[in-house]
Amino acid sequence: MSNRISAPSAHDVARIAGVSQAAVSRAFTPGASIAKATREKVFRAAESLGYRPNLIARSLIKGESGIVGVVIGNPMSPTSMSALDALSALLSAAGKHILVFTADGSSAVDVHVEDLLRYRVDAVLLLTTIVSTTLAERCQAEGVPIISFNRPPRGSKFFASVTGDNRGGAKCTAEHLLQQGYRRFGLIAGYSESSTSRDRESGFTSFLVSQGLPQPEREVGHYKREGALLAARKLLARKPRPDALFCANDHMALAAIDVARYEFGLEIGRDVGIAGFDNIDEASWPGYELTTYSLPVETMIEKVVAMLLTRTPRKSPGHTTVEGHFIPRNSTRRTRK
Amino acid sequence: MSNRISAPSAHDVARIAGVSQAAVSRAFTPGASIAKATREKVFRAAESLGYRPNLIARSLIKGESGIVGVVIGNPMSPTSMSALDALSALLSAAGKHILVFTADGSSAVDVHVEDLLRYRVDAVLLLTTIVSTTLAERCQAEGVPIISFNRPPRGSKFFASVTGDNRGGAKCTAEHLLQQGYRRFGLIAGYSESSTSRDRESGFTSFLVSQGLPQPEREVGHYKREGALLAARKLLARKPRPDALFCANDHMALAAIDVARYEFGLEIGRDVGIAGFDNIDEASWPGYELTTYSLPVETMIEKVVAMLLTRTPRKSPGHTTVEGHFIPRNSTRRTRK
DNA sequence: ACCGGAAATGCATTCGTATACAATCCGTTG
DNA sequence: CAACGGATTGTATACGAATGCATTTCCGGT
Repeated sequence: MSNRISAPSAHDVARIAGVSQAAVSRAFTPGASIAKATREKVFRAAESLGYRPNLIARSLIKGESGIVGVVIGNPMSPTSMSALDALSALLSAAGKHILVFTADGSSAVDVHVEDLLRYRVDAVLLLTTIVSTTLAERCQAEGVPIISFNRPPRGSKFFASVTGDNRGGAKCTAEHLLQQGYRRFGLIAGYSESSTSRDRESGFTSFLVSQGLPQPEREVGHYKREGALLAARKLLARKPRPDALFCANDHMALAAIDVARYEFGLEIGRDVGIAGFDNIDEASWPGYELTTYSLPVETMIEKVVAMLLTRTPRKSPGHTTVEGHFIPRNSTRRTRK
Repeated sequence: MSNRISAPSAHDVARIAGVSQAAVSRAFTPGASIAKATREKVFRAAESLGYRPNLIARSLIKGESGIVGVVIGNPMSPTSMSALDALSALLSAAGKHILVFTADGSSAVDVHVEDLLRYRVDAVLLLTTIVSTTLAERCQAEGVPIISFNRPPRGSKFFASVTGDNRGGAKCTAEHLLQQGYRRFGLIAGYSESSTSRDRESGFTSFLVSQGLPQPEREVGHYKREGALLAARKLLARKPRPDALFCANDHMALAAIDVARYEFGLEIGRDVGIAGFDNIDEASWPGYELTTYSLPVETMIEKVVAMLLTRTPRKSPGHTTVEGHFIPRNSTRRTRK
């Protein structure tokens, strides 16, 4: 009595159907040279055994796995979530699959990408993380494209990227705040190292400076609620108090609203304008009505997938910037209607 | 000039190192019989070529892929997210990897699981979804364990499961509400088909009934904000108005708070008590202070991983229930301090 | 010097599928 | 009827690493 559990192989099916293993393979290969009658015979036999081609073996032969590796940086943001969601839908429609890693530390990313290469993934997508240049080079050398999502790479040579218009969105926000009559600006940045944060910050700041205003007061919130609570407390305690805060993402903006409202007793909009970035769900809730800038994650992922699927090797990787749209809400409206 | 891009193989390394391919394999296999000097020679050669063992080939031989398939139901909830996060951390520590699918429709789940089987995954984890019994049977037959997270299966024979104590949590909530003096109860369910929702519902309702109270008024919110907004409007418009609402998850509870506060002008806690389930981040925000029940997702995932890693085939799959803890906050406090 | 045995190594085969190539089959046409 | 061409089908091999088995090496013991 064999204890071994194993799925039926093409040979088993071939024996039942009375054909060769090659015929079985062809039956499952669209466009292969095989008679309709034979194909059906094979299908019937396969059905009776519950046979499905082993993708591992197929990958070994074809040299490509049908798997796209995704490395997600911490913290797992809602943006990453919806990106992953959209990606999964589009890729599985194309018959590809997703191998996911979450990166805790920054050094872990490289390790994960190494693992991905060992699976001979067809491409690597970096969500909210970056990877060392040496590793990127190796991917390039092995013909595995790396695409960076919302993180335009410095050494742009080895990456492709799809990025939201962080600078533009931040500039829109600055214009709007200025037009609403706010004058003393505060800024809660994400990480100093994050290019997303830097772009949002510089887009905001440079517009203000170009209008003859001083640099805004600045604190760092690390993209997290806790950090933003601290940052908002510091900024709002300054004299004179800033009358508008721009936060590098919505999560921090919501935290800032809570601090302003519940700790400083300010009325949002009238006493202090607060704007965020990303347009997460909570931004539209009646308790917040947060002014923000929406990046079209779905569109961006569509571009990513297009890049992944058109395997045009040897072309220098492209960089795409996608525009979003500005969404003014009551959190930056000076006078309530 | 070859245009072919391909990673170096064990043969290449063997040639450089002046050993056989088998030796290369052994060098990378912990505990294999190989001299230290040889191993180092191999490592040096591998290093110089950038060689890494091809996991696809390894999987083919060993009959196991080191991949765990995860199917995530829509909508991608924060709970799924943190579960995925924890899972990724634990599994990659164990050298396993995660192939992710998101299931749009309910029928899609089966298709995804079929795909997973074709990759010869070592196990399948269902997050927030269920799969047909026939497919479950097939997985069982092929020796691929299926574990269901937070969805105890009806036909428990083919699944293992790790579930939060939904009934118990709901009962705690009912006790608390009663003790706070609420008497006219409303309930916003998730899906009628979802066992999680049914457990939370029945835990709540049956306790009330056991205390001689009538069945609560009931609406279905489909676990989504939009649905919950509608449900809350209907419930709060009834005469007499319920003085407490229990919602099958926090998202819906937050929606209910918004409706009660901004549309009905009620003071949360005093006029109407509102409780949720899951303890998502927003529940603790000062604008909500939502009473809820927290399930220890990390602990649950640890159990899942333990199940996945101890390949004890042929044992009837086990079902585990994990307790969480009740978190009373101001949203169900009749008298503010 | 010799032998025994453990350790190290190489050889050949295996996993399951795809595919180049050779061998058929079939219907058509001259 | 024979030759021909296209469509099918089978045979054999390859993909890259792991492993059973046979062989060699090495070391200590006598």
